[in-house]
Amino acid sequence: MLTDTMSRSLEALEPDEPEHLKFYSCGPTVYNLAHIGNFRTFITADLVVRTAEALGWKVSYVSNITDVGHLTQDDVADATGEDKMAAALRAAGQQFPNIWDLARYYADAFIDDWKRLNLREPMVRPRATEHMREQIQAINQLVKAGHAYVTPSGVYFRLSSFPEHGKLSGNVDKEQLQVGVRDVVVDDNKEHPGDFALWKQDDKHLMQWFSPWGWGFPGWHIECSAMAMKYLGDTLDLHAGGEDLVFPHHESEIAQSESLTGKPFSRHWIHTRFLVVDGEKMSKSKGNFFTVRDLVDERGHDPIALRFALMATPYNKPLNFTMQSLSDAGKNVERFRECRRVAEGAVDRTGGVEIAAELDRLYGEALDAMCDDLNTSVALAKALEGTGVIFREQSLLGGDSARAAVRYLDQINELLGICPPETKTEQSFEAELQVDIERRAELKLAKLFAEADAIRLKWLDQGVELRDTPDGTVWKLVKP
RNA sequence: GGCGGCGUGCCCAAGUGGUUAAGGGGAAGGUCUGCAAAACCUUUAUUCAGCGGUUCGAAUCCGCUCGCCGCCUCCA
Repeated sequence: MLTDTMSRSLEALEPDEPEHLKFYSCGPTVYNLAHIGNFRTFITADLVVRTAEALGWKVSYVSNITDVGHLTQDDVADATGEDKMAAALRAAGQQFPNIWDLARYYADAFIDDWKRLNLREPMVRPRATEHMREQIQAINQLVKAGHAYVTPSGVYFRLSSFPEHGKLSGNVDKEQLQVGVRDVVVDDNKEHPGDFALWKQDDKHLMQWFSPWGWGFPGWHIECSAMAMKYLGDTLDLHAGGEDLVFPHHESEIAQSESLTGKPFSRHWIHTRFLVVDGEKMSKSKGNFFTVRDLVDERGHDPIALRFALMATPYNKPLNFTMQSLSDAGKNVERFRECRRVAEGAVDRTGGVEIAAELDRLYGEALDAMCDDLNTSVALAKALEGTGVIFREQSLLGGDSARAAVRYLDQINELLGICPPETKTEQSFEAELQVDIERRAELKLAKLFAEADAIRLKWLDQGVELRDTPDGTVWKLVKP
């Protein structure tokens, strides 16, 4: 069950082919580092995939990268029409020799952040620049069918040829749109001010391709239509994106694709609500604008904690991100880690209490919550309840229950991506640390506690916390 | 002007007609420990922005008021 943007109600997600989800999620434009709001949307897509997989479905997951700069004013090619990628290149002129390098750099950074947030890899991650032929063909067909017209400044989609335009956003009253707050610059070549560009000609544009309409570049909307249909067919089961894409982007994709095929473009639509920071929209001028790098590399937060914080509120409600919510999430993620240590430490024991049934029940409830319109709040609560069960019985866990606990954590991680197994990387200081741990144990036996505490403090200063447990002293890395 | 959302404890937040209003964080007390840390136990909303209405029964439905927020042709 998902909230469908088209009908504005909760609908069962029914793939055309049973148990095979064809899913397209709109990716970022790579003129800059993606921020945490972008990633909230991509996490939503990730959770759709994970939930479908948990139900045993096959998922054909496509998420694009927009690496073509588009005009700031989509429908006009005048002096103000410098696109964002060109502007970014100008701002970072020394860093990148040309716009292609800039796009490649930010696309790589994006994929890097994507992995750190434990997001599933799509089946294909198509790039707009690598699908020029498909886009030109689509435009050509639209022109031939009379849905688009050629002008000296480019090719426009003829809105009047697609009366259903506006069915997704509810922006059906074209007159009301005209009194919108933002100035819409009118190109005299357009038949109707709402017609949108499929192909633009502009000598100043830094990326140019040859087409039947001369040198130019594609409009913003056509890439998604062309790439989605190439990889997933004429009708998708689900199309996702941020709430700002409802209009005009997805509205235009529908117009293009359905004019082309005469078939519904997507059976379902979901849109992730915006993230706000401290109750306000993120913006660079307010100083509340965060990228993954800002929080993880500079402030030392755990990327998994960031993921947790970004999914704490269901996708269909605005998420209020705060530093407090991030550190709350960090505590929870740490709890999962600790829980895994406890469970893994008990797998060799014999006997013990039975908790597998209760964990199975909780996992089932978490999955149910995800099936109920991706209710991540409830799913996370159920996941956390499971750690309570494991911790409560930790001293009585037998091997069977411990293995059930590990399996539970693995299942929760598959579904929610919040408790990945620790990747044990050998630390350079481990030999030295081991010596100190043994020395400290001797000191403790001799009741020389001041010296023992000094060792613990010494390591804490270096970001290593020592903890005494019934099974001996363990250590973990902490924020310095 | 058009379209849409939200207001639940100190903070985040679930719950959309019916047993005790999930869960997390924080705070307080306790257990364990040489001390820490972690974990565990207990406590922390007779009340859901306000006012009226419908109902045997409302945080949940309806109306009004107040407050906050998003989109409306660059934006996840």
